[in-house]
Amino acid sequence: MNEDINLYFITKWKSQFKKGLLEYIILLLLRSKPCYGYELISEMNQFTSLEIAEGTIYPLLNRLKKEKLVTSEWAEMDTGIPRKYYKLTDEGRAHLKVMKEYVDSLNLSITRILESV
Amino acid sequence: MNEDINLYFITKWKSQFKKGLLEYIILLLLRSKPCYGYELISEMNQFTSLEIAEGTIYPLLNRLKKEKLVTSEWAEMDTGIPRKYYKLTDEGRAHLKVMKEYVDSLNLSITRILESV
DNA sequence: ACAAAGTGTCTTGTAAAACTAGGTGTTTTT
DNA sequence: AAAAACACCTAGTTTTACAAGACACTTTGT
Repeated sequence: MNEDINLYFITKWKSQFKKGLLEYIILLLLRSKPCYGYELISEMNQFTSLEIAEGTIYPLLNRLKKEKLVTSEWAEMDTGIPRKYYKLTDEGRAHLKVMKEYVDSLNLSITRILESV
Repeated sequence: MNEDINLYFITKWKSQFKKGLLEYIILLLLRSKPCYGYELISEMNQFTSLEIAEGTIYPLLNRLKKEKLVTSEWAEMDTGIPRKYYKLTDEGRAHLKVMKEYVDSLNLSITRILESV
C-alpha cells in the first residue's frame, strides 16, 4: 500500500510542520500549571505523537522567556535534581489567545478546502 | 485589549507556523484539478487567511516536482502569458494521505490538551 | 497613445527554528 | 559497580518562508 511513500520526504515535512506548532503546544501545556522542561517533553509524548528533543525544547523555552511569555524559577527538590519551572505570564496568555484564533481559523480554512475542492 | 501583543513575535510565529502547512495545503488544492502557480496564490487567498508570496510558491512547487509528487506542463493560452500547470501524481496523492492522517492526529492531540489540561 | 496595474514565472540572499550530537552532573535501578 | 533515567545546556547544520528584485506580456484608465 505504502511502497511509494518517500519516508525521507515525510520525515522532513513533519519536522517543518512542527515549526510554530511546537511553540503553540508548549504554551498550551503551560496554561494550567507551571512545568519544567523535562516534564514538558514527557507531556508532549503523552498527549501527542510529536517527539521533541531536549536540544529543541530548552532553546524554545529560553526564547519564550526572552519574549516575556513565560517566567522561570528554580525549584530545589527534597530529593532529585533541581528543576527549572516555567510559568505562563499574562502576556503569554494574551499571545496564546491570538495564536489559538489563528490556528482555529486555519483549521476552518482547511476544512473548507476539503469540503469544496 | 491587545496592547500587550508583540506583533513582531506573532508575525514571526505565523511565518514559522506556515512551514509544512503550506506544502500540505498546496497538495490539497491540487487534489481535484491541476493549477498554475499564480492561480494557487489566489486560491490560497480565497480559502485561507494565509498570504503566500511568489518567492515562496515557485521554489515550493519545484521541490514538490523534484520529489515527484507533482508534474508540470506548459500551457499556451489563446491570449495572455503561458502558464505552467502543476498536477498531482499518484505518488503525491499517496503522500497527501499520509500527511492528512498526521495533521488529523495532531489536531486530535491539541483538542485533547485543550480539554484536559 | 501612454502609463499604470495586473498577470505570470523565476532567482538570490537572509532569517528563524528543529534537530543532531554533543556536554555536565545527579539519582535510581539492576 | 554499571547502566539507565533524570535534568539542564550549547554549537553547528539543514530547511524553508520571505523580501526584493528581474523579466515579459496584457488589460485598464486617462
